[in-house]
Amino acid sequence: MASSPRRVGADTSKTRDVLLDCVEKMVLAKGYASVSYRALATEAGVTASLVQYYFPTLDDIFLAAIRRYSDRNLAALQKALSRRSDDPLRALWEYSWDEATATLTTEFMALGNHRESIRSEIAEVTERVRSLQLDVLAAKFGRDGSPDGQLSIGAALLLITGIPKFLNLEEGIGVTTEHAALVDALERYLDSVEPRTGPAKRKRRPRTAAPDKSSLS
Amino acid sequence: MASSPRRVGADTSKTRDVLLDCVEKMVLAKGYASVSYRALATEAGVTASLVQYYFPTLDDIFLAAIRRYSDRNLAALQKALSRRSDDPLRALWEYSWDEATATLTTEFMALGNHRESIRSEIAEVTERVRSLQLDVLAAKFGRDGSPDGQLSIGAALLLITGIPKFLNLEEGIGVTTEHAALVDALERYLDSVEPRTGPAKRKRRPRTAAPDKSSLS
DNA sequence: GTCTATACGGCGATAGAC
DNA sequence: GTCTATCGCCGTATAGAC
Repeated sequence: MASSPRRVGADTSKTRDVLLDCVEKMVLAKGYASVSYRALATEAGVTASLVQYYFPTLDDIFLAAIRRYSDRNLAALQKALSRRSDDPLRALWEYSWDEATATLTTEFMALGNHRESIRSEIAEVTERVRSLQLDVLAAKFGRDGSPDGQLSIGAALLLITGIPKFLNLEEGIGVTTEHAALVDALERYLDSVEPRTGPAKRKRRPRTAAPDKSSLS
Repeated sequence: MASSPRRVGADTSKTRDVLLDCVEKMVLAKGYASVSYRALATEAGVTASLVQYYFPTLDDIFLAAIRRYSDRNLAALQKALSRRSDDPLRALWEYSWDEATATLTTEFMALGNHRESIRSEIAEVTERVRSLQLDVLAAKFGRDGSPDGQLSIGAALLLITGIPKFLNLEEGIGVTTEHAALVDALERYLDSVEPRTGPAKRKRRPRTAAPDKSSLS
């Protein structure tokens, strides 16, 4: 077919990668709504037109950011899980508390809620991650097994990965009432199904006071 | 003190109330980002300037919508809980699945994540709701009691109200893998701590296929 | 392949006329 | 109480320079 007149920068461009770094930084700091052509250009020290050369629409920016982040993230998850095949539940619990992961995921999820192209991309990587996580749990507990004789591995997986996301969402607006109680309950559950090897001292999760809401620009 | 020059429409205005109805409708249908002065004015059949007369900034629109909705919602929750003081956990579980409640709450939460005035309003009503819910659970199980001898009432509360929100968020983007497993687990938990009075047939929760993503305007 | 200049209409917001 | 005019930022399309 005849080529469309619109030209787009190469995926391999160094500039493009720098722009995506800035996008992640901006989304983490001030949310996806703070990402505009002009703001992103300023952050990266280029012209707004150049940003548009690599990303014809705003959705293209977010789509590229999500894809790049997801690939990196999936690789990290895979590595973490393969390294701890003896305690996958605990590995998933700690992984799910990772601040950047949780914040970016939630932010992109909110963004995708009403934008079809982003919605389907998020859905796809969410399914891919879940499938991988299920496989790992199935390898330890059996496909129809259970860590504790009560919860199926699917239910346990959703609890262990979902609770941190939910609590993170609340903490993002400054609500933490009874959070410690639920975290304790989940950690006691983990202790019972995947006993700790080292001393029983409970490691506080490294939660910063709150996502930065003030100190930028 | 000297009055500020800016004039604002009365809280009791009929027009103002109609506008807030439209805001709720728009947020549910297409998300908070779809609410603009012009779009809202069109929806309500008035001029954009009139909307601005009642709500000087966009945040004022959302703040008013959140406050009106929260009051209504808190009253409904209070009524539901007082009507079912024998099975508060089940009442909270069903309440938390309410589609409009979950969608509006999540939408406003995402909105509040990076907007201070909205963030604090959401935080306040979230705390107020949680406090009410905790009181009701404390009345049945004791302030330091437990429904099952394991989970504290706080942990149980967060599970029962948080899981639906998390699953709803995922369903919003079209992901449902293993959701049924977790729902089953929670319902079995409820059956064990608040036995059903009627027949054991499980009522499907009335979940529509998906939030409307296409059929509007 | 990389980058820029310019233009258009919609947006939130303000000041002020009727 | 209602509405107009205006400002500066936004997404984005296009035309073209190096």
